[in-house]
Amino acid sequence: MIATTDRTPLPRNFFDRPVLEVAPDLLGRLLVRTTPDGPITLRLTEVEAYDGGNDPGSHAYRGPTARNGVMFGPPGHVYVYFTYGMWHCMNLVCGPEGVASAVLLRAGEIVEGAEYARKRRLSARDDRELAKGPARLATALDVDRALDGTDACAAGATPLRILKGAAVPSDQVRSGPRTGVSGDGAVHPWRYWVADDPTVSPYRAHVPRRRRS
DNA sequence: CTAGTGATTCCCT
DNA sequence: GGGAATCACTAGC
Repeated sequence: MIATTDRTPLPRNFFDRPVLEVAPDLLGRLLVRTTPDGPITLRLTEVEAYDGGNDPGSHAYRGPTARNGVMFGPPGHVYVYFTYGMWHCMNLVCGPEGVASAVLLRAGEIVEGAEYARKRRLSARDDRELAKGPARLATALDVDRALDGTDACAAGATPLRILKGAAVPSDQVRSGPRTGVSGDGAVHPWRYWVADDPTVSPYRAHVPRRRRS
């Protein structure tokens, strides 16, 4: 029995709430990316909450910079960052303007346009791996810093939009420690995912890397 | 399945 | 200078 999927946009006030409310509520929502090939639609299955200035794991912890400025702006916009010299990851900004909370989109199921996503994800052995991990998700959807600051709640022609889809019932939502976050930021169970979903990324505890000689 | 490691560049200290 | 909200690949069990 599949719940009815609602293709209307999520309103901006959906994001103007505490990030720990928004993050689990994003599971099952639809992200639509318009590409030159055609639309790619992703059903969110795994996210992580970052609680702005209170959260040592957050990029916003030490205040606004050239990179993280969008996090301090209005809710419903996309924050994209570049990391590890190679990858992009995307977030949705939450809370009122001035509060730098965001939800990292970690994984999802591509429900439309998989043929377009495969062209950028040649190493994926099956479609479940197309967006299984935050950098894979961004790669599959052709998201990079050019989309930083995009309004995902805007009307009209936009490169990226979020739709209501079908929220995942709370008894199907799991939570645990965030991936890749070290130190005091690692204690919170602020990673949320859909129970038993094959597109959820494997958990990896943070491992400090040795310095290359 | 798990664990280890190189890739590659931007950003902030 | 050195770490980074990661991935792909390899070896070994």
